[in-house]
Amino acid sequence: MQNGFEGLKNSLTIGAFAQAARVNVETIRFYQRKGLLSQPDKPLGSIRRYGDSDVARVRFVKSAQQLGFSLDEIAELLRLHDGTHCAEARTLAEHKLVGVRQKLADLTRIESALTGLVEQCCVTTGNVTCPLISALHCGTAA
Amino acid sequence: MQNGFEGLKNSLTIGAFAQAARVNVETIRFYQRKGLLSQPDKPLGSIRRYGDSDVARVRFVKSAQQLGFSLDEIAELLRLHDGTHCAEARTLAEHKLVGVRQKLADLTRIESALTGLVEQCCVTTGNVTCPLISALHCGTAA
DNA sequence: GATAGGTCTGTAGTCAAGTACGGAGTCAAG
DNA sequence: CTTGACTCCGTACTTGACTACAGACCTATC
Repeated sequence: MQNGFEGLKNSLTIGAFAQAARVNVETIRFYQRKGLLSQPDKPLGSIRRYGDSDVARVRFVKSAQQLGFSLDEIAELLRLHDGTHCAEARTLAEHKLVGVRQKLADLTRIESALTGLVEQCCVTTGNVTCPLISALHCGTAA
Repeated sequence: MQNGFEGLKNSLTIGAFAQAARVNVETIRFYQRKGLLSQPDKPLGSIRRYGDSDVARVRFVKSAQQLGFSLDEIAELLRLHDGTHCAEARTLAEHKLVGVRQKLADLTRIESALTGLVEQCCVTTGNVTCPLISALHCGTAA
């Protein structure tokens, strides 16, 4: 619909694709079943090929997972990106943004708590309010 | 060893504790089995009681999970906090800090990508480099 | 043209993180 | 001193996210 030159770029077999994305082949198939990744239609009784954008998509999934997003949430993010319905996407993005900012705040608190721990490690003795635990206290109400 | 007044504070039964920490009772027991939470010894053939610090600990676990830490990693963080071995803790904290900062960077990129999406939603047409996916691109090499 | 190695499809197994449940014990109220 | 709600302990089930495998099919190489 949009790129007639895909034959040139989509040159990876599923094995090479998986390797490039640093995941298992089975993971690719799993993501396809989950709808996170579409199955390119295979050229007439042959083998499917994949391209760089597929690799990027998988890497996005893995990175987002590291940040605590579930596959379902990531699917939403990707649907956003695939931009089917604009108004809906916008609402969704705004919604996600709230969660992301919450995470940012929590992580920032953890970061300074850890920094604090590293710095004043061994200095304090039997303090009741640990910086690490109190770091997440504010994010706790909700 | 450190606080003779705990009887006053550790007043929660496991049910009340779970409610306060907004988790299932079974989750508490599960965390105890995993060593994330210690079982207070029960006063002579009776029932165990829990206090505010236990609640804080569980909330910390849940919040850290939201940020993509596994229970094993959280156990490490908590061991840090419990401060058994100082030099070791410091090293561990420094190590964690690297991961946390990586996450912060990734999240920040996602945040601005989402903000961008919300703002210029509908404006772009068929752009190849989606801000959302490219947001995590840099965090990808490792 | 056979054979080794990768693909395809479906189904089954694994691991982390819970969640549920059965049966015995405890406790507070009536 | 019994009844109902809760605790304790162990074991079993569930869910999310893979991971492995069986058996049939392509395909490049000798």
